[in-house]
Amino acid sequence: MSKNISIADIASALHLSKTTVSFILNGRAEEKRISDKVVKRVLAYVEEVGYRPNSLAKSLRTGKSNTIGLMVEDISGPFFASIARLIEDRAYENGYKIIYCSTDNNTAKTHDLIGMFRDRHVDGYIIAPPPGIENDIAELLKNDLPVILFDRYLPLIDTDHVIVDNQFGTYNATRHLIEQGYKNIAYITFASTQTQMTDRMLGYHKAIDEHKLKPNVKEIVFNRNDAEVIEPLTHFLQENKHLDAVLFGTDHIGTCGLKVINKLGLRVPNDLAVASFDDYSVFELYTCPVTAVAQPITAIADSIITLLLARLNAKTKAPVQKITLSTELIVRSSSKAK
Amino acid sequence: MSKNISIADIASALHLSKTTVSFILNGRAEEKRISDKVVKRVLAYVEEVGYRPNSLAKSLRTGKSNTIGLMVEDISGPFFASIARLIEDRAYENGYKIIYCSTDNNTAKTHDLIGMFRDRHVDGYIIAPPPGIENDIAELLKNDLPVILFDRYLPLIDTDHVIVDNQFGTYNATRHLIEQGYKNIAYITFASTQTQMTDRMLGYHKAIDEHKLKPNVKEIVFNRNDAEVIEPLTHFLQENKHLDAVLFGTDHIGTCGLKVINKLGLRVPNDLAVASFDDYSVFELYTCPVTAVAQPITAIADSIITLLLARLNAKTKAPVQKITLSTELIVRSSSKAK
DNA sequence: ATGAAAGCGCTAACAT
DNA sequence: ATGTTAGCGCTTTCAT
Repeated sequence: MSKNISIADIASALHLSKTTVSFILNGRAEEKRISDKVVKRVLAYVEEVGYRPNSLAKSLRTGKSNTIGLMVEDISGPFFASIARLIEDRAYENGYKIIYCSTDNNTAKTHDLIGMFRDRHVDGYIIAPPPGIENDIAELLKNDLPVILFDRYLPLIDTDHVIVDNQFGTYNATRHLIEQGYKNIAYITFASTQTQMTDRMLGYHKAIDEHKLKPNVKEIVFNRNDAEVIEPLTHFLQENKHLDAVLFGTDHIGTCGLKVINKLGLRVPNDLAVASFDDYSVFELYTCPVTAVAQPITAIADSIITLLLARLNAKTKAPVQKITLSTELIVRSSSKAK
Repeated sequence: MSKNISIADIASALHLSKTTVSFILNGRAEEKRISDKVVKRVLAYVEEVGYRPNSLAKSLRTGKSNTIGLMVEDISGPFFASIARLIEDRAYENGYKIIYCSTDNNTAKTHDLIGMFRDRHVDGYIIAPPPGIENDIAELLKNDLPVILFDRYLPLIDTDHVIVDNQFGTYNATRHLIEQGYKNIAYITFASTQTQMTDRMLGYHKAIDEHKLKPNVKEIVFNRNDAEVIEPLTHFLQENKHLDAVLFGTDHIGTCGLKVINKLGLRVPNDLAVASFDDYSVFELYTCPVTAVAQPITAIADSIITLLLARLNAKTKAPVQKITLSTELIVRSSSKAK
């Protein structure tokens, strides 16, 4: 009963050839003009013995694994976890499974991971690329493997990507703070040369410059560990008492920032107005609900998977698609007019 | 260059047989007394041409896929996302990849998913099982496939699992609320017959009974969609003004509960004290930081993967292991003494 | 110390 | 309308 039954077993049990069974199982009975009687017999038998095709063998033969490789920065973060969930749903609907990994934005690790995915003959790649991974991506593309980048892109690589308008996001948030009467607005972010972060930086500066204010940027070395973020942040806020507002560059930094604000006993927005890129429950439920630049998570995931499925099903090469989605500024009381 | 190179290519290029190459690549050169010279030549050539073994072929042949199937309720929730991340790290360290899926606690969906994982010849299963999935799990076990259940277990199935002491968790939290002077304590949870939820319910009742208080339980139909949770919750709180405290059964319900509390303008803890099972940033950063029953996420993930790896490496069958870890009550001001 | 060859389960080109 | 067979890339038994 438990011994795995193969197509050959079915064929011999039914006195047919593997070919016939294979065609029937792959829904090509009609096309191959296999008699209804035989089809019924095969299907009935398959049902009876609970035959399950070995997808490894199938993949080896066809070169298709029906697997999508998903590489995010950290699956445990709210943004990437939500994207992963939405992508998973759409992928499974279309017969694809997801194998995922967290890159930690580490180039060497990602390089290895891409190698593993290739060994597995993953059909398509969805990647939030770390810096310096250009060659690996180029190599995939050279081999005609579909790659969709998201969250950030690689300016030197001409491939599909789905991003949001990061620059406008921070520009708009900063301008909002200014309009609310704040003048000493700091931008606190992770030190990064990646597009999503440099664009956010640009947006901040643009708004600040337009209003002839003085920029104040604090860049923190990236660290998954909250404590390593909280410490420099604490110093920064202690040493910059003249600030009347801060804009955080990511959800992670925003969350840590709120912890620091609590620790220092600052009241929001009276002592310090706050806004952050990204949005999630923490910002909605914080002591003083936090104004946030919300990314359109569903639309992002949708665009990614739609793009990828199109590539996977395409016979011919379609032109590269670069999709930029809008963010939404969700105004809450943390940026109340001064 | 891009054409995939196989072991046969290497063999013929080097005038060796596939066997020799395979032995060397699998580190069995010593054992097979293959000359150092040949080994060096092969390794050098492999390096030079960038040979990558086809793991599909390998898996087909060996029956091992080096893949672990991870089935959680919803990968986008903070608890499961964190677990997934920790498991991923340990799995990759040990040469295993993760293929995941979200079950939505749906039995039929999970049944299909298990089937897919089996077709893929996943080596081991880590599952937060939905109700009614006993037969599928039993079937896996019958075929000697390692299965580790977590978060909840199936009383009728004798297999490894890792859970927390749910009953003591809610008991302790409820008792704490009572000791702080609260008398009308509601327990708000999802309607569920799963062990983790029934145990939590028991813990609440036990503490209430011990103190001869009147229990007040609100069970909500599970729904991923916040709005569907918030609505019944709103009604419940509106209609039970006499309550002076609530205990939420999960992070999700807790988060929704806080939104309702905000919407109704209730002040915590003066109008209503609050505590919740699970812990995450939202509870720490809420207007009034929320007392929480924290699960030991790292220890859970560690136990799961240690257990699974042991099974995967074991030659002989070890006895079933059932691990129960302790929760930690994190007292915050939402349950300040009355 | 190295090689030949079978076979994992499947698909598909090529018969008939 | 159905069968024969080669082969996907790998491991491993058995020979030499």
